[in-house]
This record gives sequence, structure tokens and C-alpha cells, in this order.
Amino acid sequence: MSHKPEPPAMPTRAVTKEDVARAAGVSHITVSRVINSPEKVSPATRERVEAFIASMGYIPNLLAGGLASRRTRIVAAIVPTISHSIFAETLRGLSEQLCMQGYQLLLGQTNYSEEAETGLVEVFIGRRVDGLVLTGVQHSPMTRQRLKAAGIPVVETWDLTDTPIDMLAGFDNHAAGRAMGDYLYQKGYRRMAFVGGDDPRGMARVAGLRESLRHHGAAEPVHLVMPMGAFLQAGREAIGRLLTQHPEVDAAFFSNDVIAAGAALECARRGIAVPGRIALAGFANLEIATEVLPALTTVQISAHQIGLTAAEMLLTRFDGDPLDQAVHDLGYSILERDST
Amino acid sequence: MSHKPEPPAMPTRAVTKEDVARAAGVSHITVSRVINSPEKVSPATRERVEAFIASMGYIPNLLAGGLASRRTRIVAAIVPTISHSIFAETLRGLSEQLCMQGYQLLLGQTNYSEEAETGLVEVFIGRRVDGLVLTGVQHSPMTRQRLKAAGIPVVETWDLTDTPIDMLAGFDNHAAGRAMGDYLYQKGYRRMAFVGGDDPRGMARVAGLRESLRHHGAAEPVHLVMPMGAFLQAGREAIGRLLTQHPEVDAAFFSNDVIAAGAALECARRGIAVPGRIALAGFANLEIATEVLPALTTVQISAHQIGLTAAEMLLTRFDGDPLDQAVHDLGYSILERDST
DNA sequence: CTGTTAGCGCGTTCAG
DNA sequence: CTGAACGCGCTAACAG
Repeated sequence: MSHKPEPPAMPTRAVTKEDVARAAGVSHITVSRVINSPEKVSPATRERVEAFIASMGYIPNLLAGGLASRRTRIVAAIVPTISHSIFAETLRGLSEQLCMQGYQLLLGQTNYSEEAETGLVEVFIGRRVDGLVLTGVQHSPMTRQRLKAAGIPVVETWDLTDTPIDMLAGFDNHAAGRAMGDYLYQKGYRRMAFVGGDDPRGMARVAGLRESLRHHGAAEPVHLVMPMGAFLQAGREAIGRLLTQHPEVDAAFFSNDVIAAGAALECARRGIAVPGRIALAGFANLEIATEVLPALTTVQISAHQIGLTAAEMLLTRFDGDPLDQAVHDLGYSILERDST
Repeated sequence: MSHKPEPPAMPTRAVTKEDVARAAGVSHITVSRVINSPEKVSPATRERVEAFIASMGYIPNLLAGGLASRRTRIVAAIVPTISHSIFAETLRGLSEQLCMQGYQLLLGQTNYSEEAETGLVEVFIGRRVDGLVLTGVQHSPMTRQRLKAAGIPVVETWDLTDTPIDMLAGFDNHAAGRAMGDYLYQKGYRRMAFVGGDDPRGMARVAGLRESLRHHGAAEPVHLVMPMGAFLQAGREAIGRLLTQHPEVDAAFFSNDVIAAGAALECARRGIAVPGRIALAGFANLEIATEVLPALTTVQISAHQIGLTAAEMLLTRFDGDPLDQAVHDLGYSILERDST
């Protein structure tokens, strides 16, 4: 069609260690050492080589390096979704800590599908990531088997289990749900509802809530399963349904603070008294919980700490150091605010 | 110290193509073909080989494959931060589209540091990613040079420029700021403020706002630079300062909807009339903008579309197909709601 | 349809 | 302190 001289002309070949070595009059291994263990090279040649590296714009091929050394300096993290703030803090903790040590983060999203997780795990093993961070403790048998076979360090997060694949950094969702039940009951609420998705951790929290209510002899909680697309909106819709379809409910416990905040905003809009007409409680202690009116009672957990802990465990493992603990129960606590 | 028989005993070696080939009585290249181009293998042997692959739990080493084929099927994305929802939508768009085609996303965070970006770009080039997505259009000379030298497909996002490195999917921040200025002026506001960070895109928006106000002969806008750690809180603090230190301001334009929402919530808390006492406008049309009271006037942009478009351009480039457009101006529009 | 021959660019032995 | 050989596991040509 057109007759431009030539599109940018993909450079035929990238600069390689050999090229630098030839230019500097040394062997490629010396160049390698200048990069990976400079102290093993005489200052004179080191400086010369460094100058050539800079002037030639040499960038080491980490792919080849990884293949040869069997270390990629990549950690993969698999989360249900990145578009909601719930896991963002964990990812940030992970990323920060790993980045400082020269590791990169490879990201996978499952959209809460176990199948998707299984596929991602296969790909990540194939990529020879140095470590893997999983969300939750429920995984397909295939996933567990592959991970064990690959022998790669794994951290499961955001929950606890007696049978971790390898390492664990989380908290007890069931106990947290129960604690919230106990707290709400003790505050005098008797007809409760749980609003959230049907993912394993949400289910654990309802189960805990239910156990608590049974124990106190209170009525079974209403369980509203919401689509987890738009959180604030889900909260708004949920409170609407609760108010009309279950007018007896006097306290609602939400799967996370964003949904709870959506409910709080809707109550404000409708002029419904919180906690007078209905009490609201969230989960995770996100920023929004303190900013809505009334401020939300919530379950405080350490989302950021989960990421940090996971990263630290992986890093000590990478260094070949022994782990003092492979399982970290990061705990939770009820944070009482004005919404209950 | 202890005398455990042996820690989990890192499997000596992973299963390789050779192993499968030997077991199946074919050559390793046949195994390769069964995986990469099954149609070139007779159904009989294919099934045999597939059975062995499954039973032996063989997982191809993508590192070696990438080295040999010079395609890694990895795309890297560099964002200022992942812990705020602003870029999350873009990442989701990218990730969804890429994932469907078998690509993975490698993530980098700069915390708004150009230096950090430069370093990340080097590492990602070293990892031989197939493509790179950058946030913004302002990059260090080193970054630009390396990217051109590497000849790898690059998409810059979230802004426009006359001198893109390669491809571009964004919108005009300066014009968007000006449009908001025009809109607010036309609504009768005369003393405006801009609240945001000092990143290039934020600065472009204030510049646009300033240009609009000058053009209309209105007063220079107050510019409040906020730390970008906690968005809602930043909004709350900003509105506080505005109200006391700049009581003449009658309209505030925020760098994004989350900050604006923080301001709106604080106004609600203090009983300050919006827009009666002060008008509030946000940016990006995030979910929260429609959920606070009053709903926020904002600048609608297509964060998700940016990700999709970037992914599509990269993918067609990977397929060697020609691009109809290397620059996509995704536009913006003023979305009038109740806060102005 | 199948196999053979070459690297991809580097790190890891081991010698000097 | 420096270098030579070898192989990491795979794909890309070509050949049969």
C-alpha cells in the first residue's frame, strides 16, 4: 500500500553478554560476574566492563538466566479479582516486600472460579515461578497435587486450615463470623442477616454467625447472596430487600465494608436510622468503614499484613533459611463503631 | 540439630518433554507438536502422547519455550499503585482480554516515581515480555531509549501526547480539566479550587482548569496538593482546609471521585450544603460517585476501555497484523449530577 | 506425519 | 581473579 522506507525495523538481535564481552575483551563469564557478583572481579576490569554495559545498553536476558539457574525471581499471586479493594491491600504488601528484594509479581484472576485457578496454577508452574500465593484454602485436588509435585513454595492466604498445602497466612473466618454474632447478640440484636457472596470465606463467616446465634438460642440468620460485581450498589440493593422482605431484621452483617458502606449510604439517603432501625456491620476495616456516617462496626483484619507475611515467608524460603512458623494466624478483632 | 529423615525432599527434577517422549516411544518434538499444533500429529499417536502427558503430570517449561521461540506470552503493566481503584479497572480490562488469549500479566508499581519506572522497564525488557503497558506519557529519556532499542510493543495510557513511544490509549487530561472549568463557570461558580496529587495527569487537569478560568476572566483556582495515601481521608481533610482557609471558594474539582466522595461525606457529616455552600466535582466516574449523597458531577472516562484497547492493540501486534490506529483517543465527557 | 540438527543466552561446574 | 566446557528445556528450520 504505502511505501515508507521501512517500519521501525525490529532490531535484528538484542545485545548479548557475548557482545559486551567481546567489546571489552573478556569472556562472557566475566561480564556475568560483574553483574551478579562484582566483588569477585578486579576493580579495573569491572569498571571497564561496566562502562561497556552502559554504553551498549546491555540488558541481561532473565529468561535464559532463569533457565540456567532455575530461579526466576518471579512470584505469582492468584486472587479472585483485582478490581475491588479487598485484596488490593494484600497485593500491595506482597508487591512492596518482594520488589525490594528484586522479585516481580505475576498476577492471576480467577473470578472466584476454581477451574480458573487450576489452569493458572499449571501455567505458573510452567513458568517456573519461585513461589506462589493463593487466596483461600480451598483448591482442586489437581491443584494440590501439582503444587506438591512441583515442590514450589506456596502460601495460602485469607483463611485457616488444618491441611495447608505448604505455608499459610490468614485468619479464622468462621471464628470471626461467630465473634460478630456474639457481639451483636450481646448488644441486644436478635434478628440478624448476613449479606455476601457464596465464596468459601463468606460461607465460613455465615456459618460462624449461625453457630453463634444457635448457641444463644436466637433465630437463624437471613442469608442474602449478592452478585459480587458492584459492591456499593450490592449493599444498597441488599438493604432495600432486607427492609421490605425481612422487616424483622434488626442487624445486618456484610461480607465486606464496601457492601456495608453501600447499605449505610442508602440508609442515609432514605433517612433510615442506623443503628436505630437497623444495625450495620462490615468486614475487613477498609478505609471507607470509618468515613461513612455512621462509622461502621467491622471485623478488623490485617489484609496488608497477610501480604507482608506471605512475602517474608517466601523470601526466607528462597534464601534456604528455615522457617520458624509455616502457619501464621494473623487474627481478627471486633472494632466497635457507631453503626451498631 | 534435628534428625528428621529429610525435609519434603525437593523433587530432584521436573518431568520434561524427553521423559514423556521416551515413555511414549516417540521423539520429544512430537510431544511438542501434540501440545502446540495437535493437528499436525496423527490422532493415534496424539492420544497416546496425551495420555502420557496427563499420567506423568507433565507441565511444559515455558521459560525454555520462551527462550527458544522468543515469545513469552507475558505482558507487563506498570501502574503508579494498585491499592486504589483508579487503575484497577484498566488492569481488569487488560487482564481479562489478555487472559483469554493465553497471556499473563506481570505487574509493576512505581508509587509515582519515574526512577522506579525506569528500573521496572529495564527488568521487564530483560524478562523479554511480549508487550508493555505504561501509565501516562511522561517517561525518562532512558526509558524511551531502551524501549525503542528493544523494539517491543508499548502502549502508553491515561493521557495523550504528540510523541508517543509506540501506541497510545488515553484521553486528553488538559481538555478534560478545561471542560470542567467551562462547565462550572457556566453553572455560575466563580471561585474554584483543584484538589489532587502532583502527578503529570493531575497537573494537566489543573492546567486545563486554569486556562478555562483565565479565558472566562475568573479568578485563578486554588490548588491544594494532597498526599495520595488515603483517598477518602484526603478528601475530608481537603474540604476542611478549603472551608476555613479559602472560604471564598464555591466549587471544588477533585483529582478523582474517591477524594471527592471523601469531601462529600465530610460535608454531610458537618451539615454543609452541597452544592449550596460549595459545589463538588470528581473525576473518572467510579462507582462511588453515584452512591454518595449528593451524587457527584464528574468527568466520565473509560478506564476499563483503556485496558481493553491496550490489550487489543497488543494482541493484533503480536499476531503480526497491521494496526488501523496506533493512537486511540477514548475521550471524556462531563457527567452532571447533583453535587454541582 | 515424523525425526534430526541447531541453537536461544545464560549460569554452573571445574580448571588454571 | 579468570576462562572453557557443558547443559538448562525447548522450538525452528529442514529433512525423510
